[in-house]
Amino acid sequence: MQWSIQEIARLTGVTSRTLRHYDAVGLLPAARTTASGPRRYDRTALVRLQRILLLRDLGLGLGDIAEVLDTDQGEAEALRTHLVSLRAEQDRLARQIASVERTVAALEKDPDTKEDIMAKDMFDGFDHTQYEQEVTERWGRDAYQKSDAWWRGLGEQGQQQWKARLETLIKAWTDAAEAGLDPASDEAQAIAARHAEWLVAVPGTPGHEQGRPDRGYLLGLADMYVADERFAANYGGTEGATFVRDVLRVYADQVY
Amino acid sequence: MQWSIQEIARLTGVTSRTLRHYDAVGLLPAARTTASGPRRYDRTALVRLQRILLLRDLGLGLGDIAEVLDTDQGEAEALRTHLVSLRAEQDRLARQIASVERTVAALEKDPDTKEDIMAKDMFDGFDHTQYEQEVTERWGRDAYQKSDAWWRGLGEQGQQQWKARLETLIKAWTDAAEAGLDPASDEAQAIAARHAEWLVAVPGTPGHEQGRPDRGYLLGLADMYVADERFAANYGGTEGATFVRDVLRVYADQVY
DNA sequence: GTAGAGGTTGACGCCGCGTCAACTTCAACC
DNA sequence: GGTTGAAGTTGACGCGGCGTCAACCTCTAC
Repeated sequence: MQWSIQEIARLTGVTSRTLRHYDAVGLLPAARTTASGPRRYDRTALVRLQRILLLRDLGLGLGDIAEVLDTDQGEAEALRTHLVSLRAEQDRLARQIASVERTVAALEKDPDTKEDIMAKDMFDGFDHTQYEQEVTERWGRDAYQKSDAWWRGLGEQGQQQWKARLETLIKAWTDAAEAGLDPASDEAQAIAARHAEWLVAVPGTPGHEQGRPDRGYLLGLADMYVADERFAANYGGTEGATFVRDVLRVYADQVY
Repeated sequence: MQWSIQEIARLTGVTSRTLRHYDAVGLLPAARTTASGPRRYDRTALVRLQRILLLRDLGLGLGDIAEVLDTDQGEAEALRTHLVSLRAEQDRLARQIASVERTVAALEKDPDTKEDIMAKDMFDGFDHTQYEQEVTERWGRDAYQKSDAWWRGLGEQGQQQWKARLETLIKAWTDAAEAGLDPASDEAQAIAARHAEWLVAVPGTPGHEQGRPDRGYLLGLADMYVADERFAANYGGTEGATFVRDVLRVYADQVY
């Protein structure tokens, strides 16, 4: 008993193109009568195809399916391995959805609150300020999660205090810049130290566990203060931000 | 203030390749000094890049990002639309995971129970037996869900009864085949009618709502009884299954 | 002069096919 | 004999978002 490619297609619900593809990649070779004639499928092929489709519907890739079918490895084992990546993907999706929801909610509130400055400075910094590629791998996406959870946990009062601390810092920076302090001076370096402390207090900050900010993170953030005008605006424009950056660079050279 | 491609890469954590890609597709054009010289980026570009990366991390495609940035449409609106597809994907994943778990559990039990015959006949049939492409779209993946829920809802006793009904049917088929009945005879057609009833009683079966199986589904299943030896084994091998198929074909011609 | 760092364009690869395109073969009908 | 149509074939592009060579140019430092 043999069937043409169309008959197999109708029997199983896949397209003939798919069957040719499976033939081309060797997943389901067709038994041809001649070298380049029409493909013919027998019962063995049909059974194999049904196992293929079952595993495909479960989300396995064609390569994995071939491995399961050709080596005599346990099907259940492969599926359990597959489950792990499915669950990982599920977690990733859940986090992403939560993130999108937060963003939508934030967009619908007034976008010019003090809180927003903070968010720009801290949270966006986590996401996109990265000085070295190697560093990229160390502080993953969960940094945002941690810091966000911490922030909510602070409560109204704690958040107010935090904002006040930020404003004090900013005032110190702008005053120092206007006074024309030497970036290497003790006064300027003191502000840098306070700034580093302020940053590292947040869980999720690269270096939080070590008690001082990651060097690459700090330098990248310093550059970003100058480069991004939204950050720069917080520190008295480009000039002020440049001063902050220079001080932080000296600080980093001395401390690390 | 301008930056080279590497500087931007370090500042934002993306690779230079990515920046060239964004330039190539027009998402983030670089301001070049000459036609084919090194790319230079200014503050405007940096800010745009950061918005791009934010939206990218939220899962938007580059095309959607370009649309959001270039047309003056609301960002929140785009994100809400995006949320819909994210949630759909989440549901799909959840179903798939449940399906894999069921399969793993089934594989770890004894694979040669009566229940398995049923599963092969009914559930796999829903998944992969399709006679016409148009039919494919009508009975989606939820058929399995429905029938599975129904099966569990039957309880021990109900499942026993169901299996008994199946065995009675199978015996009728094999007896008729051995007796050499004419497929068009009343006796054979009566078995076909009982078979159709038996099938359609399951919620999720194509045609369940109409009270009789979908014609394409029935014909496809009949073909599968012959084509797939695991099915054929239930009906007394290829010969028996061929008889069943022929009877069902006549039945389909007469009833529909 | 040469090495090295950083830039350029161009092209392939991944995954699972959908979707033309261009062609052949075979049976059926006039 | 010619025509038409159904069903088959191979070959190639496209999608999404880049990673990863490859081959080449340019500038600076020793």
